[in-house]
Amino acid sequence: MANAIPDIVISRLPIYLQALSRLAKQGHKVTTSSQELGELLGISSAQIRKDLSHFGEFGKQGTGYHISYLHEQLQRILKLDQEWPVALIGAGFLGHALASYGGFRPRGFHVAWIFDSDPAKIGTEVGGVLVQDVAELEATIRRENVQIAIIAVPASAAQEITNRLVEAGITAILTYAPLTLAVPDQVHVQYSDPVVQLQRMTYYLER
Amino acid sequence: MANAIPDIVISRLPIYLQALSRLAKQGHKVTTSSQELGELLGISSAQIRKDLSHFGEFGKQGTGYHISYLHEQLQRILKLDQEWPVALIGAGFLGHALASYGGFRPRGFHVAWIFDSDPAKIGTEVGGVLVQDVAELEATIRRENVQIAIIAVPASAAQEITNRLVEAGITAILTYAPLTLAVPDQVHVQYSDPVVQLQRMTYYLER
DNA sequence: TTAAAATTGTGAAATGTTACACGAGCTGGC
DNA sequence: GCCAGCTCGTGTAACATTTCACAATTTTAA
Repeated sequence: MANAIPDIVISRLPIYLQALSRLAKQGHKVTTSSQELGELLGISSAQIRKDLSHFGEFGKQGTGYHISYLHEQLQRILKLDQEWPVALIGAGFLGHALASYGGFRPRGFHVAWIFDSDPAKIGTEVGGVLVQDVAELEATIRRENVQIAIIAVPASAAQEITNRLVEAGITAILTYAPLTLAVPDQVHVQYSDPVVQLQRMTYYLER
Repeated sequence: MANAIPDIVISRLPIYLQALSRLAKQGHKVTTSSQELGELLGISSAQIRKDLSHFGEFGKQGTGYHISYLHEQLQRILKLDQEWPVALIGAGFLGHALASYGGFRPRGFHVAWIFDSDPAKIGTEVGGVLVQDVAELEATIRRENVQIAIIAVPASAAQEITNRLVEAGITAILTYAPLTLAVPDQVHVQYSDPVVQLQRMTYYLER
């Protein structure tokens, strides 16, 4: 209990949440087991039990886990029992797709601000949100105390935008740009370059 | 030399490729070092050397690595010395963003086919590629011997599409749908659910 | 009421990954 | 030609993660 919880454990909790939502939506059952969750996710039951044990005892021997209770607890642990507003930088095709995505709100997030540098886009609405001039980036982030940003700008602009975001107080970044961002230690970054993801699989393919 | 190379090593090679491309584009220098690459990527130099040593000896003591040579070698190892055609399923906002993304071709991929089930979309062009009826999915994949697919359909359709893709011979899948896909062992899957990625960071934030 | 089956939480063992540290080779300056 | 400074590749140690396996508890069924 004393030690910090491994990052790799934290990174699996959202997946558990996903499986629990799915079971809850099906509505067949009230409880599930580490075994069933494991089969759904392709993870061993022991790993699921061990991961959860970092945070408390959520299950009952002989019965398993109460689906909605465990779901609530994981939401609480991940601080998803609130809705996080997200700043989106870039209103191109990808920014459009993200702004219009209906999957954020039911799972704890919503795109609250969109920024772009293109005068043709500034002032338009994308996914119901007004596109602002990127010049207002810092002022807005500071005023609204924004913590999370999504970067959907070209590679050439990504590091400069990152610097400005960090300087203004952002501490969590999801980036689609194809490069490694230089950030201070306290800033968390998740990378989502589709090409890198494809390149991680070709090694295993037959030509 | 006898053992299989760890997946985690393979998963880092695309990142090395990214850094090498960046150095090549800058054009200042002909060689780099594990130290420099590490600083660029936030990885220790020892790890980079050890990773590369799984595949051969690419460096020279005192000098480091020849940038373009190492780039070529990594491309060869990852089978990126050819261009892989990719099938994209789903022509919504996300499919549109992916089909229009210019970053695939220079890094070894291109979207060669797009499928959707919406009659209003079938027959239109997206990113220069004709949208086909998803009914033709299996026939096209078999005929063209497609190995890689990107899933950009709603969660509710993703598993069924996956089953059809796998049945038709796809062995690598990049999916944006928010669920874990059930696939046979020999099929590789990369997950890219933006919500999961955001949820992996909120644990560390202050409310 | 009792026995069998299910399932958790967890120490300990096994396995996997990263970091250290150093011999050896290459380069550049004098 | 020689030496100081770099830098690689790698064996080993340290650290991290996963798996095993079992006592304890609960449920189910007879």
